Amino acid sequence: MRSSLKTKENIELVKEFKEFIKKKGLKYTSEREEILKEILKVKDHFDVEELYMKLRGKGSKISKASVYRTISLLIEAGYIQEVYRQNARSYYEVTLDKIPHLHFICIKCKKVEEIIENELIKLIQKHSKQKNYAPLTYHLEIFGICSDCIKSIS
Amino acid sequence: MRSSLKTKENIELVKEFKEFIKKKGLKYTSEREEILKEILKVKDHFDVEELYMKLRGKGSKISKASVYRTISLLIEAGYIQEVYRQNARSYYEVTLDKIPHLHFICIKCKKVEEIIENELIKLIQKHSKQKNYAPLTYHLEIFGICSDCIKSIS
DNA sequence: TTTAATATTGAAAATAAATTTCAATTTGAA
DNA sequence: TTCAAATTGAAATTTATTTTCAATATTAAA
Ligand SMILES: [Mn+2]
Ligand SMILES: [Mn+2]
Ligand SMILES: [Zn+2]
Ligand SMILES: [Zn+2]
Repeated sequence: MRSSLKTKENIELVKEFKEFIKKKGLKYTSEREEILKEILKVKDHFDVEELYMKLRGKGSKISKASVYRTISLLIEAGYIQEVYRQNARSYYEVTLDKIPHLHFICIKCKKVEEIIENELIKLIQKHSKQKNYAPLTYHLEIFGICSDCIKSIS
Repeated sequence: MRSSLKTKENIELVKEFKEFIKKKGLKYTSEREEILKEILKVKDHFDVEELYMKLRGKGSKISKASVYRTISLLIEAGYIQEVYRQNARSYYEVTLDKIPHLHFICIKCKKVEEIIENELIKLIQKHSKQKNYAPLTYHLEIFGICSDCIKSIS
């Protein structure tokens, strides 16, 4: 898992991605760079369609196939993670320096809230160590009804 | 979340499912009963294909569409849950009286291990309460490399 | 038990996200 | 510059799941 990249400038992250690509014997293309830069602008969760439409809105000619292909590379490089699914669609999030992905998902309004809970994270890590797992990442999804939706029900 | 149904006989669970169906104004069919009975035999995780093939192996003529339809009802009734996905396919598990679904998933061999960790479960519940969530269920997935795969790498 | 309204079924078609194919283009080491 | 190899966009394909629909089964009422 990547860590402490919060303060890194995007320009440096782009350079690192180029190195990652080169190290794999692949070719560094303008499409790959453009997609990474666009992803680094996204604050929260995104899906392929959203990202693709943002690129198109800027006049980019990048294909959806390339978006899918670059997302795979960015996951491998540790820049993003698939964090949940909704309506048969994958959602991603930039994971640079962020603590792992704990989400509360409302089954009524489909809202997804981040959970920040260090105690939970420590316990997960402790458990993994005990069981001899080498954890790379982990997801916790709590499904339920959010406080807004509880109000509108009662 | 259902609880303490561990000791219930299958025959009683089947009766409860019939009541659930009736209460919804639906019709109780032999297909629905047959699918529930087959699911109650499964010890671990299963997917639709697996379940469908088991039924076919017994000479059943139930269609895959009905398997999908009944699974939706059983989720709604609280008998099963979708516990994870692999290769774009949903996996389910009987959830009667079981503690929530915490899984370690090996990214090399794709093995899925159950995690039994009461401390974790308590902490998740405590957090939900604090945040005013009404949790219905939750999933924790730790992705990493299992102890077997670590050996074969080094 | 018969009736009739309505839900359910199996089979086939549809859906849609993700992946693959392939010819044209781009990249980058020599 | 050269050129083998990787990448691209567009279209085709894949595949789990959902939907459609005519035939059939269920169930409550007559
Ligand atoms: Mn998140
Ligand atoms: Mn499980
Ligand atoms: Zn809500
Ligand atoms: Zn493994």
